[in-house]
Amino acid sequence: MPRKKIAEPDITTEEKIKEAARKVFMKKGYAGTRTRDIAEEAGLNLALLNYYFRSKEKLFEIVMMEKVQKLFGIIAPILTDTSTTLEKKIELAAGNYIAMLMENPDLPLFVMSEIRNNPERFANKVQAVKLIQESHFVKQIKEKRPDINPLHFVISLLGMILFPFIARPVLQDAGNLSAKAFQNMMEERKALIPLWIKALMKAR
Amino acid sequence: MPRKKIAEPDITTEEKIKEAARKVFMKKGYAGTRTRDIAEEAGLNLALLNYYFRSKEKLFEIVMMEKVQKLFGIIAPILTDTSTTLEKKIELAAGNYIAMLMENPDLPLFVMSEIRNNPERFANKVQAVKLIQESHFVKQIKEKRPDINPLHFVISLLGMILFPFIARPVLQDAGNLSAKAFQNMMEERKALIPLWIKALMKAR
DNA sequence: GTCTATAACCTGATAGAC
DNA sequence: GTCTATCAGGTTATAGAC
Repeated sequence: MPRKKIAEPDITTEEKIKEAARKVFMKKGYAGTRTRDIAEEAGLNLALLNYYFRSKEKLFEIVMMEKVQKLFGIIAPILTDTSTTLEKKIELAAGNYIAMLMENPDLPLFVMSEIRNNPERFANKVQAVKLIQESHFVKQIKEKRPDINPLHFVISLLGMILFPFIARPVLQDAGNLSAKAFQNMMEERKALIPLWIKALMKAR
Repeated sequence: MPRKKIAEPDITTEEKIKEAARKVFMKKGYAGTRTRDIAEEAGLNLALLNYYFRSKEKLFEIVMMEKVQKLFGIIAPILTDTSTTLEKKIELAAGNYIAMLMENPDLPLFVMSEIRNNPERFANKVQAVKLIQESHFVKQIKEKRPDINPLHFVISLLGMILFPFIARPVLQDAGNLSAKAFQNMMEERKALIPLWIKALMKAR
């Protein structure tokens, strides 16, 4: 009975290309990426990109959809869950989101930049505002603070979580903050952000 | 005695090109911009770009330095001023920064993206962390909260101010938040952010 | 200083051998 | 499926007329 060799990496050519594309697109953006860079990163020939994915554009769309899903997919279920308290949602958002972003620190800036560079492509596709407005999270905020537009709280929460990652190239590469110091700071923020968001929800 | 005609716009060709470059680079980023786009935007011939600026790269560097200066130049003097209180600094930062960014909403994402796409170019040039660490603002925070890394407060303040502008393409173009609603929100935040930052500085 | 024409190079995509 | 070789078109930069 034939079966795969044990210890075989078993990575298909298609997956090799996708993995290389993720890396290069994330680093240089769509416009700054040359298909040759992706082929080289994958250790394969340029012609194979078109064999498997038809065009640079198609390959990018696959990677981009993955990344958008990853960025919003982790926060959406937390905000829409009707069985958790407001406090629990804030703790989960900070904890889970920061943990994921420490593994994918370039994700937020990549997604924001690419949407900025080509908003037509995403018009009416990423319905972030609608998802937020209709979430259980916003309903709970309205009960607690009917005097303030709930978007302020959501944006402040997301800003406290995401902004350090967006500013990381400035802080770390162009500035002089060490990778270790950045990591420590983000670990601390997992506990700090819930404390702070709760504090500002009480502020008058 | 010869003098310039009154009502003459008096915009030099060099300035026309720079103005067009600002617009196109901001919209499409360095890699996504073609020098032809800039020439067309300026209503001039392509050859003039190289006559005045030698290369796309050189022209971009001039625009980029302007933008970096604009983004950090407004906040640096507020944070380093030794004659203002901590509270006053927070109010000035929120008020002045948001007012400037409402006139230049794409500025933060542009600068962050370009530094991300080419960090080598800015290595050890944008000393944001050092400037922050040695500022009077950080000194004042340390007195008030010696138990917390002051960077947490600075990043939270900057995040509350900058993040809405960075997320604007998602909220407005890809999402469904109207331009007017965004503007109103940012006006409200001028007062809300100082209130909130003060609240979280007291949180234990 | 400003233009047209073109050089020199780069990039995405494909043809065709293996 | 994978490779080499190459095409077709686009892009930056420059030469040279005016």
